[in-house]
Amino acid sequence: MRQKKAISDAVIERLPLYYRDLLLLQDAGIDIISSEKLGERLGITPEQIRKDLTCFGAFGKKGVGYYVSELCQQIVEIIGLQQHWKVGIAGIGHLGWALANYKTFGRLGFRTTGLFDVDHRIIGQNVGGVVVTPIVEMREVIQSEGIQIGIITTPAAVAQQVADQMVEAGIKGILSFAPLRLSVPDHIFVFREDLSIGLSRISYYLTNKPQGQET
Amino acid sequence: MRQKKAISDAVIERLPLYYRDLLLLQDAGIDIISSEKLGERLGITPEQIRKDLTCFGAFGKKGVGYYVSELCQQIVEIIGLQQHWKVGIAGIGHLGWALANYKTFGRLGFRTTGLFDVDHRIIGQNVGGVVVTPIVEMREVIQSEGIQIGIITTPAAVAQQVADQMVEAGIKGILSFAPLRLSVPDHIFVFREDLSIGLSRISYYLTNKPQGQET
DNA sequence: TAGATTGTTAATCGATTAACAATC
DNA sequence: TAGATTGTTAATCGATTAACAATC
Repeated sequence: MRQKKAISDAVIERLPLYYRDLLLLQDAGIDIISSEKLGERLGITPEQIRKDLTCFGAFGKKGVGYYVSELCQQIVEIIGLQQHWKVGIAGIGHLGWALANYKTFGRLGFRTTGLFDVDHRIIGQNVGGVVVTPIVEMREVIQSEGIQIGIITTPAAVAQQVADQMVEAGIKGILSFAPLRLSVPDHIFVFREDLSIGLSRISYYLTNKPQGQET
Repeated sequence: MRQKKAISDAVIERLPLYYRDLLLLQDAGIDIISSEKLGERLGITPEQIRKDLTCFGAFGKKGVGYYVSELCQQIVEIIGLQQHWKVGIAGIGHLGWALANYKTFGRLGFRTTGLFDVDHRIIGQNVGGVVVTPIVEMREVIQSEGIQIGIITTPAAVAQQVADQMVEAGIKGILSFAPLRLSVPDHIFVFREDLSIGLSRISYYLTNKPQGQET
């Protein structure tokens, strides 16, 4: 799976879509799928799918299609999901709570093993099988649990501080829902998930385009 | 503000980022900002910012920069936020609850005026100032309130059904958090917000790149 | 074999970056 | 005026689409 050129972000974002749909196909007992059919299901052109996959190797059979379970396994390895990343969530408001119970995370192999908050009404509660820990003990839990990925759902005002603490505790990647740019050392991956962009896009298209459709 | 060519989605996604930062600048009492400085704050190149803005007009002053409040107002009109869209949320689990209380939505001018669920333990509760209505009354509320945008945070299994009902009630745009492709008539805008893609990307980069950084 | 579908190469399209003239 | 910064045009870069030979 050694690729020469850097893979574009657009490709990386489509891989989980392929993977999730392949899981559904597997559940439905379908063994083989063509790029044509898969594309129909996902609203992606078959050419795009084939191009994406060949970034990593040749997983299909000409004249046949792709073996679902085999392709699944390949994508798991490409994304790196076989190792069941451990995840910690800081800020157990409703959003953090929702994420702690988000089934799709589990299905992708992510294990939430640390929940952190400052609110004493929340600390000690069992959320999706994990007890909420005071955020002052976050470092300790991250290290003892071996948590590698942190999710930040705290208020924006404290997000940077929480990120600093995560980095100090040895977290390697951060997914932040705080609407601001976090500064972290170069070797840490930070992705921001911005819940308000979707609504803004809808506003734009409703305002400016006579009509249209997108997925 | 009539533009000749279709504006790319990439531009549309950056506009809300500009807007939010301009609001912060305004709060801080800063009157003028250059593309250089704004770019620094957002991690976007100044050329990119200027290029994006000139899709819609010439809002800056050469040799000076952009007047913050003026540019704010222009972007509001470009995105179409001046009209204070009314939003309804179907599925008041923790995610729906979180969105109903999400401050940034309000700051962007979105007004949540309808909350819908099937669970009798949730129906009747006051969430962020709005009382949760039985989803069977959704159509009625959407029409009486004049709700134009729907957010779907229900389980995936019922998302399509909810979308159908929203469309039937006259909703124009839908933001869906359900991890599946919704089918709707051509004149309805649907955007999917996929919470698990961020984690998958982090997994990919942690697995495949020696080190790196992204915002 | 004949039909189907991949993987790959080439062509197109679009977005970002660079450069600079215009002008405040 | 001199310095700064925009808006615009040109150059580059990258991603998607199209076409088709390879082959199951």
